[in-house]
Amino acid sequence: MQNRIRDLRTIFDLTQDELAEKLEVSRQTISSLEKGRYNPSIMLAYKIAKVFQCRIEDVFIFEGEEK
Amino acid sequence: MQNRIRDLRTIFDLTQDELAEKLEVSRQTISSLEKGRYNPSIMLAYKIAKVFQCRIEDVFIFEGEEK
DNA sequence: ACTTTACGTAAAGTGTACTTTACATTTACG
DNA sequence: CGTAAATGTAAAGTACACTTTACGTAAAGT
Repeated sequence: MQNRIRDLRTIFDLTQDELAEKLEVSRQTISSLEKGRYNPSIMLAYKIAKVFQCRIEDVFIFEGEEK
Repeated sequence: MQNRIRDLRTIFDLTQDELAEKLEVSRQTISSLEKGRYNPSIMLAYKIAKVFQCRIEDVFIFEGEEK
């Protein structure tokens, strides 16, 4: 699964720290998500989409629907 | 967080077992999701929305954005 | 050079999504 | 009734989302 977090964060001119604070998670969580270390919970995915004013499917790309 | 899984499952005329098989999860997982015991992972949420041919936000209702 | 800002990442711990096994309850049908 | 299909749920285990702490690196400012 891919995501556009880094791009969107740049567009919204936010640092990892600032985004983390808005989402009430740690900076490491943002870094890990951007690096694809793991997938967000559905609640976090929802909050992220909300910050970027779009839908979950606009932030996260399931395309190849890997495993 | 609420969800419309049970309703959608009824509309699509599927048993918990049949839906579980399509999603490649156990029947208990479906039961637990319907009963609100826990939230799905984002991958499972995506697969569920796909089966019901709609968006994640159409199946899962974050409204009160509890915790 | 020194410091600050932004980011990468590793280790150890906690909580929870999901599994398998198993048994109980409900519903409908012969 | 008896039985089968559909569902609820509990216990114990595994995997992973997320945390805190901590340290490293690279860029930019002063």
